[in-house]
Amino acid sequence: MDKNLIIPRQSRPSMAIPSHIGTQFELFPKSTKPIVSFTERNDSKLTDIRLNYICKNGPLSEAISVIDSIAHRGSKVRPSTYINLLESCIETGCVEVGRELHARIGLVKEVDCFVQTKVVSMYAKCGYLDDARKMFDEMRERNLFTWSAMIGACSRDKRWREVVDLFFNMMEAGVFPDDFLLPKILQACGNCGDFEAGKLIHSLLIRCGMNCSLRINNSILTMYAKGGKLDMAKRLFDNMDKRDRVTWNAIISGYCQKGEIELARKYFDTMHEEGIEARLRTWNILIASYSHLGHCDVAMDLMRKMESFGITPDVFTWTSIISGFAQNSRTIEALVLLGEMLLAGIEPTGITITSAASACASLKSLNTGVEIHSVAVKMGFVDHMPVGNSLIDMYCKCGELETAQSVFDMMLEKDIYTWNSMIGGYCQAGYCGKAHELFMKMQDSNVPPNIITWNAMISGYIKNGDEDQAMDLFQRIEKDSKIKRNTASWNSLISGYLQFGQTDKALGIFRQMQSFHVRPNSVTMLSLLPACANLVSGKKVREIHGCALRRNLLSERAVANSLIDTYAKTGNIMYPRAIFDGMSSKDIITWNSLIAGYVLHGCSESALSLFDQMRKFGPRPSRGTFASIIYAYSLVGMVDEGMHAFSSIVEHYQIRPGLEHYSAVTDLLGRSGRLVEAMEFIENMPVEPDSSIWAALLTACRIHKNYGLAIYAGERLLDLEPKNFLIHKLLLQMYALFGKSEDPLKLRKHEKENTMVKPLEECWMEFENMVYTFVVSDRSKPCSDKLLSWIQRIAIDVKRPDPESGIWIEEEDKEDVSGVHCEKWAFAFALIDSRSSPQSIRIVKNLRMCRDCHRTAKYISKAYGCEIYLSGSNCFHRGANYFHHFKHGHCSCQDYW
DNA sequence: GGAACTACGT
Repeated sequence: MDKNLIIPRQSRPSMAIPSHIGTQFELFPKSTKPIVSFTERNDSKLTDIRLNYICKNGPLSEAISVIDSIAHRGSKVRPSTYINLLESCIETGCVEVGRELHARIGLVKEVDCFVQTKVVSMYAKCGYLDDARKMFDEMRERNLFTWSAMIGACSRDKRWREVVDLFFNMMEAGVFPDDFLLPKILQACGNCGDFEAGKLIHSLLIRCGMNCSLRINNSILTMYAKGGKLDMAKRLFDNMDKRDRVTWNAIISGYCQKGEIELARKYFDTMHEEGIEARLRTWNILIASYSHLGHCDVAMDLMRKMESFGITPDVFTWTSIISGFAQNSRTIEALVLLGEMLLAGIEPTGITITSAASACASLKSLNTGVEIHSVAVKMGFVDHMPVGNSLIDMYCKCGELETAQSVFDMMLEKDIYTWNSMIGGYCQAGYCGKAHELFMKMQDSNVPPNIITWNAMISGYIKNGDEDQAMDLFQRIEKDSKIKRNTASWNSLISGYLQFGQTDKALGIFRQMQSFHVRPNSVTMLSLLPACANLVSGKKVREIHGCALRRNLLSERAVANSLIDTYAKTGNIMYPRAIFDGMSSKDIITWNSLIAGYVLHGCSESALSLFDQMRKFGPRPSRGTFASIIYAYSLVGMVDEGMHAFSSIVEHYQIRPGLEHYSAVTDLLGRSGRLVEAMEFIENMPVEPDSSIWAALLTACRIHKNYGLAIYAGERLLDLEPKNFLIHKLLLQMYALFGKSEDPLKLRKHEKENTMVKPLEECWMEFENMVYTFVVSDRSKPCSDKLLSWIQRIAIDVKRPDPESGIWIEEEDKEDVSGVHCEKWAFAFALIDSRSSPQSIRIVKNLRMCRDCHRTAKYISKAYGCEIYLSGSNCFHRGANYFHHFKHGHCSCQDYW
């Protein structure tokens, strides 16, 4: 009965009657002589022959007049005639004739239930399920076949609930399903999640003794397994007296879907013991699951293994692996495999193409993307919606909005993905007007927007700097539509504020979302954390850390990595180590972050010993590792070791050194006073030095008092960054110290040309849960007279001969009579004006710290037993010491900055 | 018994 007829899945009238069929059938009778000629006198037997001929050769529409003439003669049309005609209607998708036949069959009781059932199945198989149901409901008598036709039709149309409801009606009517219908009903129970109904059927079958059939047991097992009820599935599996490949596949794929890949593997490995060999399908289940869970390499090994067992991977095998690689950011491997698959002569499916296109999208690899596009066209996937959608996305991500738009325009059918991809593309590129235009069109074409659309629009507005529109949309979503805002909606706002440096507003949104019971996710963490990577944000980081712990987000490596990095930058190196030690899986970023953290804190020994461990147990060191490691050697003056590390980059690790490495080596040589070598090193670099390199040399020359070379480095630096006020100021000092009088004039001209404005010196300090701002000569703070006198008294103590710096006092940043640098106000405030004596002080400054303040900070750290962390956010030499850590009268920078 | 892919937020 079920002959796998080609039935359109949905009721699409245009597809229901293929237009070519009519012509084909019209031409035929003209070219051949009819076998019999029809005359009025022919008896019913001849009529039947005629109708049989029409059934086979058409045109079907002629059958109606034949039937009418039979009725006109007062004879009866035999049921088998109707059956044959309806069967032909199904085969040709000719619902019009079917309808005419239906009108003639009617609902008269005398007419066979068999014929009426055929009408139901005719409608259903032509794609008119509602007509089928109408006929079914009007029927006075229904047998097992009638129920089967109706239930089968609903099942094909995935109307699972309806199938289950029909089943109960059927039972009430006293009709019991057979071996063919039961699997459909059980499948429906599973797919609509009605396990109660499923269990009921199961127990019913046990009571009736029908559960002995392997086919039905497999159906029940599948129902449980697909629904994640693996305990039930396993119990049934163990109780089954006979098992076949279907049984094993069902249990294996059940465990796979649950993510219990190891258990699935166990079954896979033992099935042959029962004499059942894994075939292609079974291998594919396992491979797909490994791929899906990100174990791409295991999946790959399995594919090779199945080949060695003589089983050729099919398009499903390849596609699983390709999309597995694509989804795990191993996009290049995915594309290579696609090539291999095409070479093996396997035709891709729409899903293969979709995965490959998305790989190109994330790689922003337009050329390959275009190739994939042409493969898609060649293979005839132009009407495959996910393929079109992924191509639109690919072109958008590659910045080819026009091509994306043309793919979009050519798509006959558009779904929510199509619209969202195109709208998202315009939003990302900042074309909010275009996005909005499409947004309107989308609603006109009856595709209602979803949360993805809204979120894309919100982030589009924010990227455009249109905070009001974004906020307005954010507020309107839940009011105007029934769509609920999700974490991504909040994340869009957060990243929008962060983009414009409004960290506090972003944090406000972060707190608000939690009070709205919206769960922050790893994206929230990963956007907020970098914004808190400064010395005054320690408390914020702990807040985010706490949230990550509560939400179990620390298990995500990226979050843990970011926390390591951020904590280190807030002046805390204990937490990063603890997080590092607690991580079950570490990647290169994990190792590099902690190593860089140690270097940042001046802990060269820890950095180097971690590097040692990394080489033994960790991932292969990368460029970033070496940039930190050379600084670690630099800090402790191990020049030879540092140079050796540098040369090993090329020799051992085949990494081409980058500017970061050259800069580190300049620092290494310069710090130890090997200024000429440093200069030679710069001159012999195969790449053009950037400002970080000249800055490293300038710093070294200042410390080692080679003012001639300092001026040279400073001038190169100024060439590269003509608007940098700090460089300008340092250079002026160098000229003064070197005794040059003409050059400053040249510099002043430079100054005029670039209209440099000296930034207002200010600093921030987190203290007793507040962030305070201080500016030069800050008299606005309470009790400032008290603070000033403290500062003056401290100054006397500090001015005592400093054995470390010797007699050299640099004439830089001299505080004038009335001016007091902002960090001194901060020290005073923290130590005098606070109720408790602080253990540590954390300050972020917008400019560089001067020598006098540095000396003061060292003194305070000793005299008050208080650690001070200070960073100049405008620090122009970002080498090893990103910040100063004062402790026991010493600074982590070893007076080198 | 019958697989999987695409869109927002870093």
